[in-house]
Amino acid sequence: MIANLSVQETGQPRPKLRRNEKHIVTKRRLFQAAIKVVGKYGYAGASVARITAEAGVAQGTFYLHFENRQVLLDQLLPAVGEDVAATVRERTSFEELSPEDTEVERCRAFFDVLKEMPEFFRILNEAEMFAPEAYAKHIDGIVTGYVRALKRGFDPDDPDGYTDEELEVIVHVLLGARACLGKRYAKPGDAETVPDYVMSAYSKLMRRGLFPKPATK
Amino acid sequence: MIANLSVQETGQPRPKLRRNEKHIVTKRRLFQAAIKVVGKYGYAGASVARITAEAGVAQGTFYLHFENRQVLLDQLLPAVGEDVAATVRERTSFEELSPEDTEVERCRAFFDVLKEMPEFFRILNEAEMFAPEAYAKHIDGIVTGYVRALKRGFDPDDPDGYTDEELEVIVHVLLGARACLGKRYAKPGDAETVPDYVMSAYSKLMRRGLFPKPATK
Amino acid sequence: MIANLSVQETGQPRPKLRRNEKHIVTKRRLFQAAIKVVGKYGYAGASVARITAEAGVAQGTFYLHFENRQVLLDQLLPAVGEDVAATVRERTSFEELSPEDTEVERCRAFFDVLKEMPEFFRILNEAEMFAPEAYAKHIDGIVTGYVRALKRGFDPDDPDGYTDEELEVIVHVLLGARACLGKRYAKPGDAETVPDYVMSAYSKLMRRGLFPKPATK
Amino acid sequence: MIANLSVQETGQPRPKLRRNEKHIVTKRRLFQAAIKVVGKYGYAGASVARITAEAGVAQGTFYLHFENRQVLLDQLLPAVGEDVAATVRERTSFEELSPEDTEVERCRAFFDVLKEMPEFFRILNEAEMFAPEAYAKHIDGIVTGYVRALKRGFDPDDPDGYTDEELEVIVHVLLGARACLGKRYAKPGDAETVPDYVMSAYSKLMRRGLFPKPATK
DNA sequence: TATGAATGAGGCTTCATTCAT
DNA sequence: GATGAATGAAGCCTCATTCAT
Repeated sequence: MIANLSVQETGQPRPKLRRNEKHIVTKRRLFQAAIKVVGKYGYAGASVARITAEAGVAQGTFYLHFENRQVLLDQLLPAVGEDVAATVRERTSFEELSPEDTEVERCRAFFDVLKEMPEFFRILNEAEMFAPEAYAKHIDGIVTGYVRALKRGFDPDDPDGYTDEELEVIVHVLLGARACLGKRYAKPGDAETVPDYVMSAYSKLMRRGLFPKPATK
Repeated sequence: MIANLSVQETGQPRPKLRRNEKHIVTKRRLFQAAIKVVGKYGYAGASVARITAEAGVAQGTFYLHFENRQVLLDQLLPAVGEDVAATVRERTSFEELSPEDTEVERCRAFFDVLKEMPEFFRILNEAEMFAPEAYAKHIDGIVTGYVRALKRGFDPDDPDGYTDEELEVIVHVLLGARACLGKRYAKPGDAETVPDYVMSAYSKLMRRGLFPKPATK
Repeated sequence: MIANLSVQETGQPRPKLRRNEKHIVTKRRLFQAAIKVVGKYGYAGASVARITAEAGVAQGTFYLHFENRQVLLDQLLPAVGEDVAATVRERTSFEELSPEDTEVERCRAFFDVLKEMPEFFRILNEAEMFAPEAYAKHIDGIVTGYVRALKRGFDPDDPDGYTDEELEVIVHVLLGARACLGKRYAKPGDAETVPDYVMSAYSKLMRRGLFPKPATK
Repeated sequence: MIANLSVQETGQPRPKLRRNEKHIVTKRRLFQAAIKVVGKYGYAGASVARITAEAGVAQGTFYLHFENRQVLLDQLLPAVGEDVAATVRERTSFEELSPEDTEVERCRAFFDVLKEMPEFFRILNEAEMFAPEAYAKHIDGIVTGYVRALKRGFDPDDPDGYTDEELEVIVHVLLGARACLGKRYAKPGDAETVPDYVMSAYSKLMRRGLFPKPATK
């Protein structure tokens, strides 16, 4: 881009770039508008009319950037999902924590992101239904990464440990739990942060299960 | 219903009660039709036209029984949800099991019901989005009952046990896990029963948490 | 229908019939409106909006009577075409004329109908393009009937006569000629009747071909 | 074009002529593209987007050469029609044939051209509807020339011959016949040449009319 | 009470045309 | 001149809801 700008001074190539940039800007605006609109009205309420109005362009413009409405909606989750995942990773990875604590922190970070970016909430939530393919792919990616991350915390030789298949199950449990807790305790309207007892309960469950054996003593 | 029809032939003074009954019957038929239609086409595809066609009544009739489409859709989850919950309870409660096993069985029973009544799957799944108020209420009810049920398995004096608030969190985790696992491993198209490793993973998690301390020394 | 009306007095069956009638009336109005609109704006200009406006109903009403726009357009030619054909037949058949005169009269009758029902003009003309299937079927029917009619005027043993295949060709020629002449000499804006020289030229061509052999002596 | 480009490198004073030439070349490309597109998709499918894409220029460029879409479409028939007419003339005129045979050959030549240049088929066919003014003018021109050509084969003193007005009618008949036969027997998908019986039927009609008088003997 | 025809707002998409670059 | 992004009117169709019968 810097290069481009310098070239402009030489003469002709400028317009093309300018135009191209503007085109990209418009596309981004449509995309951002879609995120906002889906966040507010849900996928079902995300009409092209609303999205273009929010973006401040004509309805027809939409179709210069996306083949049709669904194509845009399908791109929402990958983008937003990756954003969320990256942010969570970023806020978690560099810490020197035990695996349990890491998992708890991962969950807390997820809640924080949810509160910071309220429109992501609905996208994450509704994508499964309105962008099923994108959702399936997204989940696959998340699960794969998550399994890998979890494995790092396990003793591979533990005879009582989780098999690979079981680990996948566990990841689904964690994701389901996280989603459900998010809905309940990290709603856009709620307080700044999730209550402490949410994290403590989650932590306990991770550490010793639902029904700790006093006998383990 | 056959009785009804034969009575009508006796003349005009058809008793009011019969009318009322017929009215109720029609309402029930609309309701059942709605369940079937939502099960098949989802909430978004549950148009009044489809529901009335399935029920075998005129479109206008719909509005004699329900103020509008949403009102009916809002009633779907409470009914279906209670059905599912009751069935799960029924298949679990009478057993003489440890609390852990009970919880695992509860989860397995849920999966079984899902497979037996495929239309519930979609309703449970989509209700959150298309009938949010009903969903919230439904969840509240479930949580309350669930917390009570779980408490029975705990030692109330355990200093490391879960507080009431924490228990509620745990229930949300369990519900989320269950929902997520159901979507993944108990889809209508899948095999008869959920794979064993799903239940074993769930069981392990319930019994000793995610990261069992071999060091528990 | 007469029976229906008498039944009405007995009580309940009335509404149904009345409603049914009204429904049919609306459909007919849409149909007539379509004929008018296509006559005026052509198939390409026959939008659902124009048709329903002409019929005085809401746009949505259209779809209660026709699955979609094309379905109605496809029905136009069969109806109008049969109307035209029947009228031509009616005005021609009962006469005691020589085959040549019959053919000339058939053509003249066609022109008369065109002038009397100006909107048919465009439908006949444009159907080939906008309702190709209906057009093919229509033409097939016309050709078959026409060939049969022509054959009645021929000596089947004439060694110089037309074969069946050739007759079909001739019919296409006649139809093409008729259409082309209609366009030129029986346009809606023109005089009451087609000029005499049109018919005389047509007559001559039918009787002795384009280049009469003076040698025929 | 290659020459043009090399010249440009000499600097800014690129001769006006070159510009002009390029302009003309572009216009011609648009024109040819339009013929191709209309041949393939019909007038109705000949969007500016398709034409410019086929021509390899930007959409906006279109409007530097043609005031609007219709203006270009209106020019298609004159050009294509003249091409067809000239080819037919060329293949017919130099022959030493009787007038009857000439007419038959003219018709056959027309069919041949139709098969050789499939895109003309659609233009000729649809122009009447989508470019009515151009069509009327085109037909006028054709008729005038045709009448003149026919006259050469007639004995001007024959008291039973065709008057000038009648001749015009005859020409319309011939054109209509030709068009109709072309649509039926010379469709782009059909065999190489029109069946023999088509030409023989046409020939018979031209020579002795529809109902030859055995009495003429 | 039940019916089902009618309504009309609103959704998606296309495309001729304009205009800043 | 040339470009191509942007426009916005117009087209088709669906569907929740109303209302005369």
